[in-house]
Amino acid sequence: MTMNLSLTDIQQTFRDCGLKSTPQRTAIYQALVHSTAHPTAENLFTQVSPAYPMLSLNTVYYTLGVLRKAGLVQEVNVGHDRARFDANLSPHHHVICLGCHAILDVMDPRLNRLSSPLGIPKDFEITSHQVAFRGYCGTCRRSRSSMTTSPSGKRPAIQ
Amino acid sequence: MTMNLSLTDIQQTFRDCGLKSTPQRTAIYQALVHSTAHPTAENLFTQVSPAYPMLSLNTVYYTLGVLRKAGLVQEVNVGHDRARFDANLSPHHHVICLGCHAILDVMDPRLNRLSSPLGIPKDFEITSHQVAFRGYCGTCRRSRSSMTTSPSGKRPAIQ
DNA sequence: TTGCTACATAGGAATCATTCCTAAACAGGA
DNA sequence: TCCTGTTTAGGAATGATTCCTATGTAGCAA
Ligand SMILES: [Mn+2]
Ligand SMILES: [Mn+2]
Ligand SMILES: [Zn+2]
Ligand SMILES: [Zn+2]
Repeated sequence: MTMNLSLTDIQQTFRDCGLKSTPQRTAIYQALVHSTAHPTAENLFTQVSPAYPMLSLNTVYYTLGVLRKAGLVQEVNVGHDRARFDANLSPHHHVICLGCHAILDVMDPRLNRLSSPLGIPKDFEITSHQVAFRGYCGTCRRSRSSMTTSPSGKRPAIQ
Repeated sequence: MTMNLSLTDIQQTFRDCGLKSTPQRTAIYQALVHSTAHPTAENLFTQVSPAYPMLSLNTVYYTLGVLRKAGLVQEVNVGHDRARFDANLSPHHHVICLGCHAILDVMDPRLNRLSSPLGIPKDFEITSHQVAFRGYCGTCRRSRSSMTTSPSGKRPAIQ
């Protein structure tokens, strides 16, 4: 989330990347830029839909693909379930709640400079790294401590 | 991969965990223990099938679920595509090839003691962390450097 | 050793996120 | 304004994983 990015800023960004500026694309990217929740495609669809009732989930996927190829969006590779998206491009890390699958940003510059890993093949070229901290958020921690015989765990909504 | 674990060792492990010891379960776990490739369910199915022609992929999934609940196996949460499994329970990290999706272990103890992250809610309880290094393995690096107009990228097989 | 029972297996169907396909709409440049 | 390649919407297809269920069997107790 690069602070409040106005509609015209976004359109300029698209122009800079050689991307056509359509209302749907703009709305989807704007929703993502203004979120820190690392929403899923469907989250974005749900959020943008009211303003564009004809919007297709398909378009959300297509748009995210385009934005990813343009380098404006990254997939947060955490869990193998549904994809989570992030418009925060600065190098950063994540804390993941094992209960509700919330993902929080960790902007800790100390983590950006880890020693390169020992014991991997010499010809392996590392281009980036990311630290994933896992645990339980306050909400999930409280629900677990009560019901010891947890039915299946509460899930505070994403986004 | 905890060094060569014999069949009887595995059966003992199952007994210790209160798990029934069936031929399929034993074969699946043994295949996983002896692999460092972080195979998928289907990889394990393919590997174990010849010895158990009646084996169902379903059973592989069920078995991995049981082993996971017993704490004998972890899912390597890297990418949101298909699940990768790991019987290496000691704290360690991974290098992931963006070309062929190979996953290598990084047993670097320096990475096991990272400073706890700044700027997250006080009531968030971190239970573990893992570093994911990304890049390109030698094979993939060579294939990319040649075909600049890469058709879609070669994929050296997993496992 | 035998029988019981809860757990395991196999196979098929169901689910669900994501991708593919295609016709119609449209942004942006000529 | 017109053209063309991109984008969109909707529907179908894909593919990993889960669900359902009948049958099989490991482990325990008699
Ligand atoms: Mn982030
Ligand atoms: Mn590993
Ligand atoms: Zn939580
Ligand atoms: Zn590779």
